[in-house]
Amino acid sequence: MNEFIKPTEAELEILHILWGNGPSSVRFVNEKLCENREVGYTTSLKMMQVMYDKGLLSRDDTSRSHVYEAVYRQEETQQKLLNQFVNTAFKGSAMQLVMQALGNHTASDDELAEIKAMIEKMENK
Amino acid sequence: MNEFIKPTEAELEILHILWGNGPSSVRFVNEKLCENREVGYTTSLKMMQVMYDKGLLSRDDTSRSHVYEAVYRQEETQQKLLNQFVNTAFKGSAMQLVMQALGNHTASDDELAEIKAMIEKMENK
DNA sequence: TTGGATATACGATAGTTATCGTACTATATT
DNA sequence: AATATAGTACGATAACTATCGTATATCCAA
Repeated sequence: MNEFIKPTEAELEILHILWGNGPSSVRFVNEKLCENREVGYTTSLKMMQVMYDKGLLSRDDTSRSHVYEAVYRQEETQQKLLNQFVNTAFKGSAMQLVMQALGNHTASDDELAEIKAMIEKMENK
Repeated sequence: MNEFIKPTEAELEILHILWGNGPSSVRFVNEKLCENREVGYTTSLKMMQVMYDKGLLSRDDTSRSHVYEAVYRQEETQQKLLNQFVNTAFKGSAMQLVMQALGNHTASDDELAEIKAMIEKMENK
């Protein structure tokens, strides 16, 4: 198991942008970030450089404007974050988390059906 | 909505001890913490004092050994943490989180039944 | 070919967390 | 009363995060 470097909240924001849009320049990421809150260009740059140093991002620096990309897939990262969150906030009880999440968030019929199907598949095992 | 002060991971460990055991002295909490990893007494003390300052803990200081207690209930705190986690790690998609949690953690038959019942109740609304 | 726009590099900083050492204080025992 | 014991208070620190200013490099257009 290779060392999992937990991205900070601000880093996750950047990861989501890269997962959703594919490899991107700092300028692009910064503009996306600014849709929510004001972020200086060099702040975004520095953060992405730090993420690069941490191994969270890779980059193509052949052209003047470097193009960054997430190293780890979204599902993989979320899975690791989820495991850690379950352990710290819910003391390892994933099902307790599931129930709280179900109870306090709305779900579409499609989503409910999907979850139901998943449970039935689990019951047969 | 009153300001939610997010406990750090180490603070959550202390909260779990207090939730599980009721109001406790620093000495007791420190011993519980030490079951997992080595923690200096003054480290535990300082952390609990900081948590007191943040409003996460209350305390009874009538006797020499102060007795600390969690201010917010476990479910309440977990709910807020979950909301924040869903927003940052899963971009607000609670159901995506539910499915990942279901898919990657084991569940007992009882738990599955409970979740199923919950879903059916949601379908009827 | 020179200036302006735009890019990266990097140092500095303020805030936060986890940790500990040391000082101080209250109780209990002799 | 004197002293050992066990507690709290608090300052200092190292690591890390988010942020920005400034220096420097590169491209392009007039």
